[in-house]
Amino acid sequence: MSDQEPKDLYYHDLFQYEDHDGGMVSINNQPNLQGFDVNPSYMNLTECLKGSMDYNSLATAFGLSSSTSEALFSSIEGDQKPANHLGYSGGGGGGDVETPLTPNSSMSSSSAEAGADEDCGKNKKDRQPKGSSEDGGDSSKKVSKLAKKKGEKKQREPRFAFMTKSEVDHLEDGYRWRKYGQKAVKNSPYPRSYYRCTTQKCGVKKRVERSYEDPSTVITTYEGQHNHPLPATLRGNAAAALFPPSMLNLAPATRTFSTLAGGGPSSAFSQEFLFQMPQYMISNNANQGSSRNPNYHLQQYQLPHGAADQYGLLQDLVPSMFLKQEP
DNA sequence: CGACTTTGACCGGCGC
DNA sequence: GCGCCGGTCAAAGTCG
Repeated sequence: MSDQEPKDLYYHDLFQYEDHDGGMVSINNQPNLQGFDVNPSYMNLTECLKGSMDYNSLATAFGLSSSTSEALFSSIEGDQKPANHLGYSGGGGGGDVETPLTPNSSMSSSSAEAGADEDCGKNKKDRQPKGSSEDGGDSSKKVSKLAKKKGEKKQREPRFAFMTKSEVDHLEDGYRWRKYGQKAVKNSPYPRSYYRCTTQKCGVKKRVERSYEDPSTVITTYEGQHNHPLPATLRGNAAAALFPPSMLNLAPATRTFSTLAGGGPSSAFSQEFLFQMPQYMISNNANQGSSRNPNYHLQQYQLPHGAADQYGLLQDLVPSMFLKQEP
């Protein structure tokens, strides 16, 4: 393995965004973005993750000047298709998507778009089943949904996706999920699985699929925001759950997150930004599983005070920041 | 027996 | 209008 020593990773080392072809591009390669002032302030990032932010503020947190970030975001803005929000563009296009800065253990995330309230239009609405007769109480639900969809153009929940090198498809993240569907992915031999948070009233969904280009990479896309804490039974493991063991076992080289935030319903990506989690976030959690990987230099990373708490619930935090979208 | 997975059918959006 | 495709439903099956 070509693991370089885990270096001091600053956000600017790993900023990436999806170009219009769906390929990941490192900001470092962007002439106009080079040299922007980076402020590796964990607090700023944390604050951002906590939800009170917009893209500019996020960018600010990363040390990007607002003008710079605007340039970045707008440059990303494009007419991509929702289906390609991960940059895999199902059919190649994207090329080296992610192209991790480090070959192993890369985890990049991208979240995207806006679209339909909770089923991109696929309102199960009155999906009166063939043998139906089950309207009864259900119908009310359906009706309300119909009514809901009627006027407005359903909005898609914010998404947050990331790629993970893992052999397991369904990565443990601390929450309990129920699989409700699986579909073959076009241009990919690997199916995509659909999960829903089992907690009542929590409409968070997640999709899991394997990259056809790099079968060792699992793409997990979260949609929505948990409105509840981690399940009690898993709580103790919350921190570790933040990143699945499989993920944690990877060499702590590069873990890049990218998020694509939704803007308009049909304009897949209106905005997006990518960032990298501070190395310590992952490495700290990984201690237990690190034994498997000799390259794990976890101990080098010290968690800033309170960082564990702050990041313990990444999933709670990250999605929230996308809720603060332009009105 | 409840919780979860599997799987084929169905639905709506979208491009042609 | 038609067909493709992503996403969801729900019955049946599996598991603990």
